[in-house]
Amino acid sequence: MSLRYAVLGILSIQPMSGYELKKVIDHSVGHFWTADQSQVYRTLAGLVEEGLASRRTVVQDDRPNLHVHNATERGLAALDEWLASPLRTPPTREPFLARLFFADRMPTEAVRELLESRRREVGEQLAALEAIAVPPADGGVGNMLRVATLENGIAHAKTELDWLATTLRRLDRATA
Amino acid sequence: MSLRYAVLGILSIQPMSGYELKKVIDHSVGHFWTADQSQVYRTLAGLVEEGLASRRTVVQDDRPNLHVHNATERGLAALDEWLASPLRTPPTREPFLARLFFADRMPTEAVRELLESRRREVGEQLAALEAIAVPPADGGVGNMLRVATLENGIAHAKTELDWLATTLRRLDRATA
DNA sequence: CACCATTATTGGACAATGCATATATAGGTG
DNA sequence: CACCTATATATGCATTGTCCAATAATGGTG
Repeated sequence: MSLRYAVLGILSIQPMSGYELKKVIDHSVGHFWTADQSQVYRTLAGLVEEGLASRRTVVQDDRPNLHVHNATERGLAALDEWLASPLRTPPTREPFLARLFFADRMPTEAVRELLESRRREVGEQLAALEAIAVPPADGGVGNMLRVATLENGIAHAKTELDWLATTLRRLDRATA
Repeated sequence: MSLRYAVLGILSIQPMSGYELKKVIDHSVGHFWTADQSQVYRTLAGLVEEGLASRRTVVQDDRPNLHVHNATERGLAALDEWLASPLRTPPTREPFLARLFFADRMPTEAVRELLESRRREVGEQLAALEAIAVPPADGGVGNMLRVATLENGIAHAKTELDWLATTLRRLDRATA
């Protein structure tokens, strides 16, 4: 549901093609929202159909044509409406915790391996987040907020790593 | 996908009806996995169809009949297989961050309200998690792991609250 | 007595997403 | 020349899950 608005939000900053949009999503909002390529195109098609975005074909003779999409007046209005609408957070889904909850059916070594593999995964995520270039602070609210979303991801990754370390320690103690 | 196995996991501990299962899910694994009532029944039906669970009808004359579900041998085997299978974490979806990312389209007061409303929400979540009774430590690995999943939620909630406090402070500074 | 909640299960409609695949062209590599 | 990668868009299909409503019996509240 939020993808529509994330797309609209990006288009409000800069008009672009589906192909380009997919890349921007991966690199700039990818840490809190992702989308499949087909989903990006479908979302764009939906926005155009509802008059929230317009499309303009740019003919390229060396490559397939570009469909550059632009947020319309109504699109921007819809975006603002969404921003002001009450926040309702969907329930958390944590497959890793779901597994851990029943993990004592496995030998302790396997439980340890589960925790270790999670540690590797989160470690990589953290590294990826920290590698994202932080734009120079320009004192603007927009800039600050975008940096904050990044730091949110970093903070949670660190929390997860801390928790993993503690849990691994407890596992050692429980099986000593 | 994990719901199948969460259900199987619960049934492996204790056989129960769909109605009961829904309540157990809400209270014991609800902090990392939730399911709609209809989804619970559909999942049970699917498990029975695949021979991973069996159902036994308990006739009740004062109420509708109960369908008590039990994990079968094959069900337990499937559960163990899932536990040992490689972990692949689905991408994060954070509608709140998606909103915050574009929130500078709104007046500062609205941004502050967005952060405050998130703070209230996470505060309530944290209170709910802390209210869940921690079973007395029995030295077992299973017990320790289940407490750990709870503490995972608590740790992340606290991290979120810290981050919110920092972000609100920055917002004040940026708009002073 | 009307209404509502609780217990208990089931089914239809439908939105969101992902995976696979198709189409078309250009440029680079072995 | 065969193959792969990048550019660029699009469609079909399956899965997962939510919302809504139906069915059915009982017990409590105003």
